[in-house]
Amino acid sequence: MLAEEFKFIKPGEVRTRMAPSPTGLLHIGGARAALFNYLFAKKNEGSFVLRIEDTDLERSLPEFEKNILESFKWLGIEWDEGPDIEGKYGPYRQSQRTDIYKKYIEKLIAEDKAYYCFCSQQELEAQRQYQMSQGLAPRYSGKCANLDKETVKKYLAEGKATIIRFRVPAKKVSFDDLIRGKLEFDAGLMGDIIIAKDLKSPLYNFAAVVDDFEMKISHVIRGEEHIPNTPKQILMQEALGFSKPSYAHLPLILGPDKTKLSKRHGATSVLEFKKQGYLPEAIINFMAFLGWNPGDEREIYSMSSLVKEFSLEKVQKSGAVFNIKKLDFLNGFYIRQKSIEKLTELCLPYLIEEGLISPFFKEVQYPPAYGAKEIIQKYKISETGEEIYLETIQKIVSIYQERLKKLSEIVELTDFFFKEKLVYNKDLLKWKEMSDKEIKNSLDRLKKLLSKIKIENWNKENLESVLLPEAEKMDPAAQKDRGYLLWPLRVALTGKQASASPFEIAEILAKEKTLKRIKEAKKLL
RNA sequence: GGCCCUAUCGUCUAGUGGUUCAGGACGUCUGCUUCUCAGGCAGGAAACACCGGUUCAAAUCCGGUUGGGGCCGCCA
Repeated sequence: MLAEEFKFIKPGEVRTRMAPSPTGLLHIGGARAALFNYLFAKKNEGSFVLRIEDTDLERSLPEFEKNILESFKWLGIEWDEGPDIEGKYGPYRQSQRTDIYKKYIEKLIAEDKAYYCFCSQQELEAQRQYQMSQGLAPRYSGKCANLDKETVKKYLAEGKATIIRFRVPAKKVSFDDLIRGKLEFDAGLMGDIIIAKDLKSPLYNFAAVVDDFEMKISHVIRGEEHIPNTPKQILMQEALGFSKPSYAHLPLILGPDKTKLSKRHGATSVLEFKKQGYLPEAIINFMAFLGWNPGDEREIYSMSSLVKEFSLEKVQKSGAVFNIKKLDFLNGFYIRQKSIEKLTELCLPYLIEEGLISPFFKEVQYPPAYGAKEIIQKYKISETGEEIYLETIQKIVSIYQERLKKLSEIVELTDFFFKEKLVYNKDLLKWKEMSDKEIKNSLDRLKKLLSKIKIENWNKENLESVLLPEAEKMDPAAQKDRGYLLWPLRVALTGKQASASPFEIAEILAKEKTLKRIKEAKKLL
């Protein structure tokens, strides 16, 4: 049956939309809904529209819209029509479309399909409480449903507070959800719903119906939390004589406690993920697999391969728990795929932000070649004032590439390269049961061996060929355990119990600093 | 409480009546590589919620139970 639905989709006809409300930062749930809309539109060679639902003037803020747009751009979810890209269907902010809504509200009132309601909010709230306590479905009593025209006119003239309600017919409403199949509702249980505060202030359910029609949206793909809204919207479409879009309700993204993911779970905004060092590729890949999969065992997908393979038929019906561990894995995977140049470029801001290094602006070539992205070649190490070249930073990043799960981790992993003095406990230098004397002996041995290596031969390979055979001899138990020499070396150079290879580190640190750190280590004993 | 959605390893999932004592991924555990960590490689543990029914045959179809979730705003 689902396949039937797709037969009628001709390329170019599909139009999906994302309709965020700028009342908060864009979170993962909204981003996933946008992604699925985008994927479905692109898969079918259609258009993806971005509409800003700012009918709630009180809560809508320009900075939130900015955050939402920025988030989509960063993720690579591009819209064909939207707030800053004009299309055929008028402004894309609901606050700029009030004339359109007004026309339809007046039409509904003229046809007596909507009416003015003068009940106070307190009155309504009391009613709701009472109905809930009686185990009834809370719904409007219909008190103002049949007010005679004269009374309405009089109240309106008096300026009595009012809102506009849609007359919900008592009938069964059903629709075919592209993911869930046939869904049926009894509208008789709903009560007349409020569609606008006044002629110029429509509410969500109504504005969305009008816009989806006016903007020729063919498929409404949204979260499962909208299922109860759908029959209401269908009833309004019928009253307005609109054609109906197809609907697909996506499974919810859940927190670890299996309830809808929200701020309560510390749900981070999309841009917060960026700040923490997640890659957009990882987030996209991860979000796509929250409720969707290609049906086989492939799990690594780029945006373009998702576009090729996406289908609503493969979308899951039940909610999916947001598993950060899997995101971390994917992020590490994509970090390992990066070229070292690109990865360094991505890590640099974290090092700078932390104050470890700062760019040498005067060294920058200016103006940069046309079209070339300006990359600063020279940096200054904050603590020592030394110069460090991009090339060296790339080496540092390269030896930590496979250890990085998030870009931000570059700081804690490599800070020792940029520190004047390392702070660590002397016990850290101890391999197995080594005594202070033995550690000192190892350090002396290192000093002697390394001093003999000429600066021009100071590279990883040479260091290994000199140190490795010696390291095996240092094991008092003659088990060729290299740790007796190499562990104190690594700790002396890094001050950490986990790091990259000491040979690679020594190469980057260069002879002078390497020997200096060994000397510093000896002072601790 | 009412209406609605939903149910395979801890998590994301494959599976559309038989070739499945259920496959993959993350996580976890073991081993190898090794000075540590990471990575890589090899391997292990780990699931069809329950009860009925249909059928020669059910994770797969039907009914019920139970569990989980969503919605019940002059928010979206």
